[in-house]
Amino acid sequence: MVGLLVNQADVVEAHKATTGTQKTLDRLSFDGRRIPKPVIKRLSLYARALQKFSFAGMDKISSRELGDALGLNSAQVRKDLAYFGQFGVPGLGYYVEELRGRIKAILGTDRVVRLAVVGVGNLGQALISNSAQYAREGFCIVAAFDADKRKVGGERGGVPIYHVSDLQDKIRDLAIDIVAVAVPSGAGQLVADRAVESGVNAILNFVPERLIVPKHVHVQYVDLAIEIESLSYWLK
Amino acid sequence: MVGLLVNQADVVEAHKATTGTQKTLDRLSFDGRRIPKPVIKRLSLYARALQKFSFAGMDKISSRELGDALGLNSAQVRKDLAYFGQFGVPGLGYYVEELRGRIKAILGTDRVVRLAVVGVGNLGQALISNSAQYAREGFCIVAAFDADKRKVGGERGGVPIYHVSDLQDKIRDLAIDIVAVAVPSGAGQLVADRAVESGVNAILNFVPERLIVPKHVHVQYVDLAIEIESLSYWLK
DNA sequence: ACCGGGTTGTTCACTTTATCACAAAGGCTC
DNA sequence: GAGCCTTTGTGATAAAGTGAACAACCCGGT
Repeated sequence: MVGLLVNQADVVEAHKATTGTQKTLDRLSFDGRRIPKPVIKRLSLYARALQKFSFAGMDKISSRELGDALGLNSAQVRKDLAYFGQFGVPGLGYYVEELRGRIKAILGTDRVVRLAVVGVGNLGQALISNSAQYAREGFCIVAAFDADKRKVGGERGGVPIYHVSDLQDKIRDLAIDIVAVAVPSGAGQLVADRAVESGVNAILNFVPERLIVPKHVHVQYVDLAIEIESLSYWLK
Repeated sequence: MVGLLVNQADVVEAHKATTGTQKTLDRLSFDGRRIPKPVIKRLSLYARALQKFSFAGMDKISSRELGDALGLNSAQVRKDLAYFGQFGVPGLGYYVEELRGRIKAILGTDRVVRLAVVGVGNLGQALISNSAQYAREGFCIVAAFDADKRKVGGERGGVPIYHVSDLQDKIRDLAIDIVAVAVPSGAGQLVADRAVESGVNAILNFVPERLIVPKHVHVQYVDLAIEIESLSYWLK
């Protein structure tokens, strides 16, 4: 256990050595301003809400209406948007379609984001089969991987399943942007290492482990057990 | 759409009217102190890490070790624990098994937490089939519900599947603590309303909608599309 | 019994995030 | 085009959360 920790520290140190202190804010900044992470999450919510409003035929919307729909303060909506420019019209609000386009451009979902799912267990399958739904939001699952040879070769919901040993090649060939890790507990770090080596710098991790990755790689953790456990605190 | 919004506001107002301002902090406080939500989430992480350490044969552990294992500052670990009492021994650290027990008691996972899954789609099935894994952490999926009559009657991974029309009865009969909502988009609010009516006050929501619930009900949102979308921001 | 190393519990300072409040600004009506 | 109404963008303010520092404390060895 201690050995493992030392090992992880080594990895981090090694990375520091190769990349320098990395004071560059990569993409954490926009026009020189630093963007708080919560803002990015809300931006996604705005985009989705705007899609609904647009579908409902509204052509403009105020920060108050948008905030109310999401349970947020109107000032927060305005401030979040102000990080990226001035999109609104005083006295009128925001043009729904224009704002939606701007937000999608900021998030990078104006082009298709290419996703790979590693681990075709129940969770992996759930992700794959919801992909049609996600497609509307601008991303696409282009490949799945599993260690079980019996699953390899086929496809699920139009997504081909490869063996994990092909992960690195396919990441490059298929220009994968994001890797979703849904493998059994214990195998997460290995998959992450492979993905990072192949140039992936965004990982969605469903494995209940902390992943050690270079600083430029962003990891989103989704930990269902933790969500349930923390809910139970609020039961009488 | 506007009509919908007004409607939601009505529900909130109606609730306020029936419950008063509800200044009581319910279970947000512990011994009179208010507990920040992030603390609760970390508590779950501590519990899991301690389980591993215990399994590895360690009998005591310092805040630094625990923090390092989770990527957290040692002061934060101590402070989080201090909200609930004094569990440590200066110069020594914390006794692993004792601390784990205390945390589980605080979280309420020292007894079995009873869970229902509504919606036996891919995500619902993923939850159910992982239930053995969750069982170790102290909760148990005791029932599943679906609107599709063809799925009703059978069982998945030892969990019986009922028709959603039985939701309210079963919640009471089976003493459900938490309802996980994994139904198609659009049906989430209805399920939530039914659950709340039957006395459930903790909901795990996978549907990409904001749920309107009375103040005493706690909702955890898990929104996969948002996680992916916000990741895409950090791609070059 | 005393000393020293090591770790807790806690205070304080700092950083980050959210809310308030208002001047500046566009559109609509007359 | 003047006045009114509405809503934005933003500086000031408050709240929440995190990290550093240190006195108090406990254990084990001498």
